[in-house]
Amino acid sequence: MARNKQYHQFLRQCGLKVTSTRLLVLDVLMSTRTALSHSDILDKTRGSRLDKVTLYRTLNTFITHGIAHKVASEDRNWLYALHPIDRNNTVRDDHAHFICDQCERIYCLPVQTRNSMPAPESEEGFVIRTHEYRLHGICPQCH
Amino acid sequence: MARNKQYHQFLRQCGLKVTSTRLLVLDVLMSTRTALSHSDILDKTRGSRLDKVTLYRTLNTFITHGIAHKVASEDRNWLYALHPIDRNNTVRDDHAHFICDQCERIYCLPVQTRNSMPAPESEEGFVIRTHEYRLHGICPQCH
DNA sequence: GATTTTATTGCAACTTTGTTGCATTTTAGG
DNA sequence: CCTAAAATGCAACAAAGTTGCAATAAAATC
Repeated sequence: MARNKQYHQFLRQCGLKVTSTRLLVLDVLMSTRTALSHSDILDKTRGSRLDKVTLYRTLNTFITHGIAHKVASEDRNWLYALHPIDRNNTVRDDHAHFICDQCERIYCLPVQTRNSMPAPESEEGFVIRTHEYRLHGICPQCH
Repeated sequence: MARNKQYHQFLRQCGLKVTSTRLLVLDVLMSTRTALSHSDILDKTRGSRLDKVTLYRTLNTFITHGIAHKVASEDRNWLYALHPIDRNNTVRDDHAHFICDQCERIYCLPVQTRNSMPAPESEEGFVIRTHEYRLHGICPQCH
């Protein structure tokens, strides 16, 4: 199936209208392994005259509809990425983030959903529901 | 030893000059279990006419000197906390963050430094050095 | 205690990131 | 094709954080 038709289907499946902005942003986010900032995305779509407000709204719509997430960068901004999607077009949100200490790019990496979650030391009263991992090191690009 | 003298010694030990701003900020951060935003700290030190730029600089100085760290909140700001310090006045930076999904406060919790780190699934080329955990759930205050 | 050097501070002004309001345009259902 | 609702684009705004520079404070030395 052509990529565009796939995106159309995916958006409808998520309860979202198909618009050219959304197709564009999906394409950009799909095209890279790293999380991107708002200005990264604007740069990559320069020719399309994408409005910055529309981009913020689109990203926030993807987040509230559970198809994307945002990670804080070391700077004053957020980085955005789509949730990984498995073969059945099912969105998976159980993954880790890898921050390269050299180039500062952030990757989404699948993580074994084993019972490997650390437990807080003798900390009463905290009810843990979910957990996130952030890994630091050197990425393949900088290795 | 009086708390103030302890803070003096601690700052000198970290290679920092003792100033009233630093003593004040240390005291505020020491006095709570949760990470605080810049404006939280300004609120708590209202009587002391602490300048906002000075506060930003002090927090950043603590971070670069390895005695504090910042965590992104869900809002557009950073939350700041001192690194936990053990009995020997040694700074420990291996801890988890617990985000309460109800009140949105962020706690620093000690975490067992076991070999519980998840490994990325078949992801070649990533050199992992450190890891961070963020736990989500309900804190004792909201339980 | 005085002097000197360097770091810190306080203020105004600025920059960057993200949001709001509203009129216009687009999407999708009928 | 029509209509309703959502999405968009623009100007204006808000909030968080930074920069530049003169004044002040800390600490070392004498």
